Amino acid sequence: MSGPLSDLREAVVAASGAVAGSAGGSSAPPTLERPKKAGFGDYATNAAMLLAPRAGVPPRDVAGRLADELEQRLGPSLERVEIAGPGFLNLFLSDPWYIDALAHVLAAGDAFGAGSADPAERVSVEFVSANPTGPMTAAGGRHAAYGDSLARLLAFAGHDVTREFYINDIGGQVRRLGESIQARARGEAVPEGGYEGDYVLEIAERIPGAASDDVAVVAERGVQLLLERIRRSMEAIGVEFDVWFSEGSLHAGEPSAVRHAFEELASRGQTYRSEGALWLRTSAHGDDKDRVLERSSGEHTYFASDIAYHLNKLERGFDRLIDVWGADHHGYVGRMHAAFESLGAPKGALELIIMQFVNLIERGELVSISKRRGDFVTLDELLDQIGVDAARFFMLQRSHDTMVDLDLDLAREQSNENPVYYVQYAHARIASILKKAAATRVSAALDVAARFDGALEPAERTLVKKLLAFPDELAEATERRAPHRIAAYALELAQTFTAFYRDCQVVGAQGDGVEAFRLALSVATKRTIARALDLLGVSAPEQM
RNA sequence: GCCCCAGUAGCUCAGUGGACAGAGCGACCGCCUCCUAAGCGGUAGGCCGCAGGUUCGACUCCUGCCUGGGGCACCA
Repeated sequence: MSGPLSDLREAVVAASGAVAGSAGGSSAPPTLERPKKAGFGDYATNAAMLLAPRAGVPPRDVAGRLADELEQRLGPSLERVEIAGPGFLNLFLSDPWYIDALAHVLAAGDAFGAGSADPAERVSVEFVSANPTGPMTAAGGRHAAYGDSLARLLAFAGHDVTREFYINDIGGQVRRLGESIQARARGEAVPEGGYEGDYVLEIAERIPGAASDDVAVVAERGVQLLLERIRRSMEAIGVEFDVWFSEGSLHAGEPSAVRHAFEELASRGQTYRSEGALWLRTSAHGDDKDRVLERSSGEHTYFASDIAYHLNKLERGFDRLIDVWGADHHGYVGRMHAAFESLGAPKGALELIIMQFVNLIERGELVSISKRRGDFVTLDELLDQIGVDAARFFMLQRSHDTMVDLDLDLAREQSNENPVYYVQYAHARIASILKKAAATRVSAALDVAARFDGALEPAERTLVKKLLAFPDELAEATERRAPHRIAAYALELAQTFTAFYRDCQVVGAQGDGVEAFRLALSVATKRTIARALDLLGVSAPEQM
């Protein structure tokens, strides 16, 4: 990838190489970062400090030689370079460099920041996968927002992404759901360990014969109805799954997918029988102990289904499987990785991402969430109260491995102060500026901005730098599966634009080419904000 | 007992080896003849849980401990 920043980085690396020369040996690549303090240059590098120990020379001496090299290599792009502190090189770039950098951003168009995937892979992202024994909870919304945003990031990077929802539509919990529905239909108390939420009664009323039919049939109908509801909730939060995968389907057909998986594992010598059950040697792959696949009763465990499911995904040709799981599944990670290896799959191709909990807060108190007791806030309620954009941004602001507290009253109260509106407002404000300038002037500006030869304001340089940071920010957010970094970036970009808006009149700006340059800068910012919001699944309104 | 996550400003959280640790909210003071005040400027507010270690340099890496949350099934 080429661009103003990678050119800079290359120059630093090349200069390092030249100075290192006979000293030989390579160390960690030098950093190129945007210093926090304005006085420390536009970009700073620690190259001299990395080189110093090898050369056996004080860092500041090395820095001096590096500075000379950089001045030669960068020519007029470099205004000046300073040696500071323990041996940092602070680079001050010239206005032509900034003008050229903006032209680069504009030329990249909608693809600005895209395509960091190397290599591009076929990736399956499985997330939410909520049990169809109740409505989507607000906590499920966090999984939805996270998984979907991660999928968007991966796709934008160039991967071929499939979003999957795994439906646990068989097993004890489904039977309990059926029993609970039937009990409600008969006007009886829900059995011990059953589902007590009001939705069970609603479901019961929608199933003709719920009171008398076979409980398995009632359960199946119940799952169907709840699944429809879950689909609608997913649509409401803007998540579209490519595949809804039924656990039950893994047990159908001859041989079933589960049987096929068992055979695959057996042929690899990974299973054995003991105490009447079929076991998998997960302890041979780092798990604490071996695990049961087929119970002594002849029934398959959930684990057996899951192995068959992952084998199925491998056989569909995915290079990488990403599962987003709740924190309560953490104990399951070791055995899943072990099973994956037992199938002969490459170790690193399975990523299990653990999402920390969403705590429900009521009147300042932590409420224990229980789907069984019907004690939860639904995703639909949350969306009704604060809307999709605020909900998604709220959920995506935090890293997936920190807990989130959700106080619905507070969320409603504070939704007006949700930072998402600040970002959207910046976008709408730019739209308003561009509208005022009229389309013809804007498109003309895009043509001539690269030839601007005036002096730039500090706010303009800061904004260009912020835009240039987007590709790296994106690549890091994608690689680290951390969409919350994009939320933070979007907010910072909006702030940076707002500072520019305050300091620099755009429409009607005085000076030759100044208005055109600022219009072009506004266009680039608007696109980048829209892109960042899109990757979060948040809308970018033209007006507010 | 073992495993995972967290502990940073009053609150909610960013910050995976660099210079003086940041944002939002909350508090206080000020700002609309001017491209959107859902905005802007300023002020106050920090033993980065504790103790060691590694490093030229540690909120960041390592070890131990403390606190909170979660997990350790022939449940799903």
